[in-house]
Amino acid sequence: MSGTLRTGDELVSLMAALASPHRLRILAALSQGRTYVSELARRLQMNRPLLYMHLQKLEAANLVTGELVTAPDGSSVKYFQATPFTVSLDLAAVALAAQTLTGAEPAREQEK
Amino acid sequence: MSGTLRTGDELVSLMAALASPHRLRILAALSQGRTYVSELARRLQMNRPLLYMHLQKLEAANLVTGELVTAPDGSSVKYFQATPFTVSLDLAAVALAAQTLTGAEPAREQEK
DNA sequence: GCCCGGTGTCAGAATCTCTTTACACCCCCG
DNA sequence: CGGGGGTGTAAAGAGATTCTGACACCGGGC
Repeated sequence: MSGTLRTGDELVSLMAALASPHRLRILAALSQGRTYVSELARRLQMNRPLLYMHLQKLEAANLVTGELVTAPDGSSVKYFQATPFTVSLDLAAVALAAQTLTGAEPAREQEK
Repeated sequence: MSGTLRTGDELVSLMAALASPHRLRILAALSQGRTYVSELARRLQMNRPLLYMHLQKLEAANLVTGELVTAPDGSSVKYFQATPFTVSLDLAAVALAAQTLTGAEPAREQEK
């Protein structure tokens, strides 16, 4: 994931994904190396269902990737790791991205 | 506002402010020049109370600034303009910002 | 006086996000 | 067989945001 321009909707999703203390802390923990869910839950002191929810959002925003590793003995462990990324935003980029927002018409120019 | 590192909480606020289609569209509109509230409401086709709410959030995040201009005849008009800004984020920056989050202890290191 | 265009706020509904509790299933070990 | 450690999800509650409608006030022009 690079700092490339994304569509407005993706920008909103990405911002929403980063707009959470829990998710920031999750990213921080994963930036130190991959970990599996239960371990992470212990480190961050939150129960797994909650962690799952946040991990899903992070994964949806392509900020982390999950990999379910099934050991030869059949036991399975799900590892997560952070995806390196770079975001560069300024007013112009935001204005540009806003044009690609779905759901409503572009709100006409200054016609007057 | 520069791309300087901010505290974790500020980061969350900023991300939250940008995580909204409406607010993105407001910023886009204001990037073309200052406008007053009612005009903006017409352009973006949303009612004023709603617009007010979003403007307040944007102002709280220092993305826009409002100025109530009272004409000599007594009529008042509130102009808003976008604040130029730059955000540069990557995984390391996020991890670093997460350490300055208030509200819970840093979630101890990998002590094992 | 009445209408029109402003600013500003409040109460309530609708909606979404976050959070917890509880459950289902799997595997190995004592 | 009864834990202990995993992965998942469903359901329901709590909380926060978002959105709408109605109101109050001000000034100008017909």
